[in-house]
Amino acid sequence: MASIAKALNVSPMPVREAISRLMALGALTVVSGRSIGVPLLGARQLEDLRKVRCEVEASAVTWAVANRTAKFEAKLETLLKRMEEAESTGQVREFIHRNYEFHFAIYAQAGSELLLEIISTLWLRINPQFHLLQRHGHYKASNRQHRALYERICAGDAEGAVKTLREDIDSAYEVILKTLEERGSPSDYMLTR
Amino acid sequence: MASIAKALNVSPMPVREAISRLMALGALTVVSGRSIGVPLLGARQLEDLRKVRCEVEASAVTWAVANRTAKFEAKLETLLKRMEEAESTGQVREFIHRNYEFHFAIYAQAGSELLLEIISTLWLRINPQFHLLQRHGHYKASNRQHRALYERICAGDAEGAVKTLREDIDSAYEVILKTLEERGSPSDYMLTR
DNA sequence: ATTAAATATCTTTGATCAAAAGTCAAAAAA
DNA sequence: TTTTTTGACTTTTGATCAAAGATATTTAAT
Repeated sequence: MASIAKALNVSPMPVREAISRLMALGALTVVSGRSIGVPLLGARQLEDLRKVRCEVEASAVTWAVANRTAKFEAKLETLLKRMEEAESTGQVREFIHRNYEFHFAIYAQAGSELLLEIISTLWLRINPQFHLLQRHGHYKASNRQHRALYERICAGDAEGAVKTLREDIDSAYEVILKTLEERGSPSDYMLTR
Repeated sequence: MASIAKALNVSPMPVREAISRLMALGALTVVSGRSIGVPLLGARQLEDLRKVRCEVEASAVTWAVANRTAKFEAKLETLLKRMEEAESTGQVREFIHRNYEFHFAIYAQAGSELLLEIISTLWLRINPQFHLLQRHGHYKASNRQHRALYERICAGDAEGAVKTLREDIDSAYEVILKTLEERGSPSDYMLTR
């Protein structure tokens, strides 16, 4: 904590409060009273996360389809193109950011502050897992699903959009689960870095 | 904050952290940098809460129906009877507690740690609104809906159970919204007590 | 009499400090 | 060689303090 405070040129106190907030959100955990880290999720917890994400984000997509506008669809298309470009040029970080923006553009269009908050918290927990297990290898499939999702949304086909979204979520989890069982079950917590 | 610390016989520091965690969960808010209070929700935010609760708790009920056991159903029936008794004898506090247990017995049966957490956070935000607007007057209707919900669950009728749950949630919000418009739009935040 | 400004008091927020809890390593014993 | 115990060091957690921000009250002026 002292090192974080020094790195950010602030006193340890704001760092403490920030960390306590992140712990309340489930993004950080105390590792045996000595240090702080990202909670490493087991297969069961990842499966739980997958199921809940499917339900919650399905609701968001359904509402977004109902609220769709021309400007909204244009934004999605822009992001989609940038993702496809990032894939072809192999820009991992760019792809990840646009993927985030694409999904949250949809969830924001649902028009529910609360639902957006819930989904943000879910992503806050799942994102580090992707980064720590570093397996970003399925962009082509991902982009195919994103385009299909975009088309279902523009067609006003909420049911089809939900189905496509579920496939997108599921395929990401297949990658994670495969990596997890390759590496075996690690310790309860994974430290930062 | 000092008063809370004194009342609990602890130093102000643990109180600070507890409050910061509750703020992260949206259960408390800073009122103009001077004091802390329960966020008072407007009609739009209450409506948002209602819609999101319907979606999320519907998922939980659906999963609970799939996971139902004899012991689970027995527990629901016990709680149901205690709620009906509390209604007939006018024990408000008792009814509120059993209502909480009844709902969360169902949500726990869904078997999802995450979903339970999400619903808990939603209830953490909505419960103070009920208490502050104090209108606990619709127990008879509520108990009718609870018994219907119980029967749909035991019958394995997930769709019917979801429909009943939605009615239960909706009728609670009708009471709140009616009270809110009677009182007019109050200040942004309502202090504790 | 009412309104505006200034001052005083109250309360959070940031900082420094002390103490307690825990882990890692080293040394000794089996 | 391995295991256990002890000691030292690191790091959180609780406490006290100072400062900054905000509100309420009082006073003065219009």
